[in-house]
Amino acid sequence: MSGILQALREQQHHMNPKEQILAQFILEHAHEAVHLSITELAGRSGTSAATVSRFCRSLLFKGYGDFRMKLAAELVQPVPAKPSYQDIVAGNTLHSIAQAIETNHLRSISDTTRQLDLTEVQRAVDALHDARRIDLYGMATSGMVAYDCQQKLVRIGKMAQHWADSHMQITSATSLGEGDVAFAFSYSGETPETLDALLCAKERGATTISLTKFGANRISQLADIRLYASSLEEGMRRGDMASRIAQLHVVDILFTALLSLHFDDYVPLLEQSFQEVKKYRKEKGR
Amino acid sequence: MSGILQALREQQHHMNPKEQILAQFILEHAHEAVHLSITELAGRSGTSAATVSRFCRSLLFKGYGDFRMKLAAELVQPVPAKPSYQDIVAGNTLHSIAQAIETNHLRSISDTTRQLDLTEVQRAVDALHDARRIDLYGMATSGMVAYDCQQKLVRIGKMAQHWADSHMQITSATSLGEGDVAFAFSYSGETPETLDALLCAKERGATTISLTKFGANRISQLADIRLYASSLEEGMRRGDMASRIAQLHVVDILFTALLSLHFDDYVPLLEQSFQEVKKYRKEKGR
DNA sequence: AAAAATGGTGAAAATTATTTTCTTCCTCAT
DNA sequence: ATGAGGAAGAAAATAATTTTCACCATTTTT
Repeated sequence: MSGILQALREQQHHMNPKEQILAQFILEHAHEAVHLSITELAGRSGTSAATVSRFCRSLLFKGYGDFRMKLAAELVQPVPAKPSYQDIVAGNTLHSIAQAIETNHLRSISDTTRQLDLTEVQRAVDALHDARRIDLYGMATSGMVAYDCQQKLVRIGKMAQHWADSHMQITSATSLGEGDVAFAFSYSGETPETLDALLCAKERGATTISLTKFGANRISQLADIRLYASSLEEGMRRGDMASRIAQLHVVDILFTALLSLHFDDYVPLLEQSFQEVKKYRKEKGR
Repeated sequence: MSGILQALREQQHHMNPKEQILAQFILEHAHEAVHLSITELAGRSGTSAATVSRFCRSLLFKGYGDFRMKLAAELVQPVPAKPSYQDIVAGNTLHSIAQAIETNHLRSISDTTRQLDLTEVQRAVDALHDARRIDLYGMATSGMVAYDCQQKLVRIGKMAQHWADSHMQITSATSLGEGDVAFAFSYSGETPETLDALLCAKERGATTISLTKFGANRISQLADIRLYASSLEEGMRRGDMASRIAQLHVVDILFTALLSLHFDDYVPLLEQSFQEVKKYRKEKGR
């Protein structure tokens, strides 16, 4: 708790009645208050503009404008020590929600990077580079990650396919073979549809890669190359938000590593696909 | 270099003469500028108050007050301790790649949270809550974000649709009307397909929301409610990796806010959809 | 080359925000 | 009871901001 708010809290009880109300309102709605004009603030807090103005001056600010500016400056101060994962419940303020989600995401990314096994990353990169064909499996949220990965791979000329449909996943896995790669995305590591497809691919001789939460799970057990996205506190209700960010983070690292290690093979292709999209749009007359 | 100043620097050369002078002055005297009234700033920079006001609005701030506040908030944050965005080139070690990507992602999330306008978030949440039907537009990487958002909305019983196909986007937009919401995702803010769809939706009377990079761009100009994901250094080749994370971050905040503010409406639905998927799998004998 | 349209600009008007003054009302001590 | 003192809002005064409008310069059209 920093300067101004702290001061308000301490001095609150030595203030005039209306000023106490005002102080209370500001303490409870600080982030909202800085966006309000003096008249609006007066209205919202049940006081008058004159009172607010006096209030600010009695706190030795130059006026309402000065007060608001200083308060705003104080409120952007970053959270000091990064707290751990936070759950989200009813009735939180927007600010605390934004803060909590930020914390979760930052933590997810840090944790994921920290526990990433670069040897496994290297093996995954090699497998992807050498792959004839790449199949990507994932359902729901993890399906999105798989799709993201597919987009990236296609842009550098890889034969990569993602099937959102679980039947198609299996169908496609059936036609894999030696020299192909099957990449399974599943945060829980237990998603049956994904597991089935991966199993099928493995039986056909494809190299299997998994990206799951950290810890033992059936999908990573099955995989030749195992990547992990940081695991969240249990009990997190909407854990899939942070896990998705963490998974994408791993995909980004994988893809960037692939690019960097085989720069001359891929970057021209990437550049080219970018230019072609631009050209195509021009031709359509935009 | 963070949001506003960065945007000023990038856009400076596409501005009117007087605005360039003004931008230059602000870039050189940022810390002084936030303490000046609009008239003082106009005097010091050799322009007029009217020009300053227009300048702020053309940058899509709500006015000079809004601009000053946001700028002040930004300046409080000193030079970040964390290293700034990093580009990725050939021949890096895996470790430095992982490190660089982590840095980029962490920065993106922090910056995005910091510059989020919670009033706009609130408005977006209200619009989504009240919406009869929600259309989500986005191409390529931003299409993924749109899809992610759709998944979330559908899980809480909203009629939400995302079209990856640009023709379908327009077709769908045509049938929107009063009380519906159109939500456009585009990092550049200039994607023609997305712009067209949003324009069409707006003409039909739908409420429009945009999620773009920070700074003036055609899509956010068109939108009733404007959300921004932090803007990266220019020249970042694979900037869309970090931007995608930042956009998802905003989607998470939006969605969580929606849940938290209407807890009783939505959480049972969410819980239910989760249970149903589980049950469905059991029935299939897993 | 002239005319018309467009766009940038500042002066002034209109609007809005903030501060000060003035008045009322309340409390408390005499 | 009464008046001193102070709290608080109404209204007035001041200041700041935004919008309108007229002007000029530039570009485009005829």
